[in-house]
Amino acid sequence: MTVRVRFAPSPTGEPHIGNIRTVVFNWLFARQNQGQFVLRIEDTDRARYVEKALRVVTDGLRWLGMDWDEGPEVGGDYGPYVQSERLGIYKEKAEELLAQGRAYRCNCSPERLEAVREAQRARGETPMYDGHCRDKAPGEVSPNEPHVIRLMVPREGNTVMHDILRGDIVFENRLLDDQVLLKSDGFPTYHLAVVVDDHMMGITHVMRGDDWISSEPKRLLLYEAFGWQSPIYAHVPLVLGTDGKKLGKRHGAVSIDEFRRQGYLPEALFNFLALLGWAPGSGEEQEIFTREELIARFDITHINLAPAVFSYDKLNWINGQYIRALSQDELLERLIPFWEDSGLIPTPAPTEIRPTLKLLVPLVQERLKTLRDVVELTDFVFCEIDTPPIETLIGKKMTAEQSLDAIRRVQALLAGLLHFDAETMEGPMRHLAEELGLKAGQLFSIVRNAVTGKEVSPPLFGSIEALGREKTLRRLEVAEEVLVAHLKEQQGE
RNA sequence: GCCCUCAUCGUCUAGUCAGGUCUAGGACACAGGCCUUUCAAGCCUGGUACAUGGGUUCGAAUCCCGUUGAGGGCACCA
Repeated sequence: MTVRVRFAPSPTGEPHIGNIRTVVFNWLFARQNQGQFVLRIEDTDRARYVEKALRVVTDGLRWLGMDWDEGPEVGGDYGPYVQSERLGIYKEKAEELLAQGRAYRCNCSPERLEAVREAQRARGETPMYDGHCRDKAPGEVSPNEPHVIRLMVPREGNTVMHDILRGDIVFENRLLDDQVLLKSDGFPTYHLAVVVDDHMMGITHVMRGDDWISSEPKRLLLYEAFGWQSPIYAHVPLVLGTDGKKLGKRHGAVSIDEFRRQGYLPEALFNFLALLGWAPGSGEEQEIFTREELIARFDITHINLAPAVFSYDKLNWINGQYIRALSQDELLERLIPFWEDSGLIPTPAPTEIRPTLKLLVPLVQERLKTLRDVVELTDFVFCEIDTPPIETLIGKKMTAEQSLDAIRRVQALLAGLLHFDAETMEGPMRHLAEELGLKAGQLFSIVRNAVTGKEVSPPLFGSIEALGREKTLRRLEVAEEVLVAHLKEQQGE
């Protein structure tokens, strides 16, 4: 049996990262079994339809490196893969059930249904359809008046769902609603559409969030009514935010595109998601896995059943690991869009600026948690810095005079350097510190503040090299002026 | 309210199905240290967990029952 799984999002907005984690499981399962991964769009809710949502989904999947074998943009033998293009099929299937007496027409108004539910809630009962139209004669509700088609759920007996992770789950039929199958606008509900499509598209395994467990018996009853075999189920736990609630916007980034914009590498995010609720087990202590390793080692039966909290800390760490593993050339290419988007450099990056960027890459590589961090780390190279406050220009355990002298000596040293590069300046700079009776840190700290305007920066000499001689000397001059002004003020007092 | 699911460090998890090798292992985060021009990175060290009460058993994180807690569902939403 060829494994066929699907991801069936509804185009109602940006795909949620928690759902994407479940997609990762599906995709890995398909790939490790040489099966097919199908993308199907469940756009049966016209009220919530968002036009651009499909593109957001396909872009996101592609960015994460999850390709689909059938679906929008790629086609396939079981199409169409968009439910709104399959309306005729659902109608026909619903009518089949009608003819068999397994479904019935219902013309109850939304107002009446709401009133019924309200009364049930008031009595502390589970709100559900009261079966008002269930016993009407077949012709009593005309096909020509506004109505829905409901499934006639048995009032007795149990429906059992077998889940490969949880075993058998038993539901009492009497607690099940007479589910609407076809809405009055002619669109199917999720329940009808998903059963019809999963069957007709030959889906063998359904892996999805456990929020679908409670409604699965309704669909199982549908499979039974149609005389079809249901797929194999695996309900995986939901992803929670740090407060233990279902992951949402207030927890931080939740859509794939947000993660991209924040500077996460797709391969790092993919690695992280695969490990959210799943682990290789058997004492395995590896955390970083290539896509191929994940495909080979993923085990659907080892999915942890407890809901997992999305940890941005762990994601940051994994992202840092991947960034450090990149070649410098590769990292440069990935960094350029972030420099561009920040406005630090023009878009597209001019070729004359590339040597500078290339110089910065090794300086930032082990300091980045996300690609976007490069902006804050290197902005001093591209824009003017604020005049450094006097406190930052006086070294630890140093007087203003000593600091001024040090700055002037550094100016002279750098101005006279034959080659203006980190390697050339390091030796002489260390010598200078010694000569002045300073610890290296004392001297470098005031130079760092003068040149980068920051207390904390990438390695000093590399930063100076990237900045260039002219700008460096100019900034040292400014520092000199600040110190001179300070001394004058002191003497005046 | 009713129904379903779940329960190991703060977090992700290994171990649970085939009870002893678990005074519970790893990772992230945190704390301390080393390295060091700052910050990182790297290395070393440390603290922190089997929700709870009963069983079963020579022996339970592992099996059973209750309790508690958490999550989810109860639409002409998916």
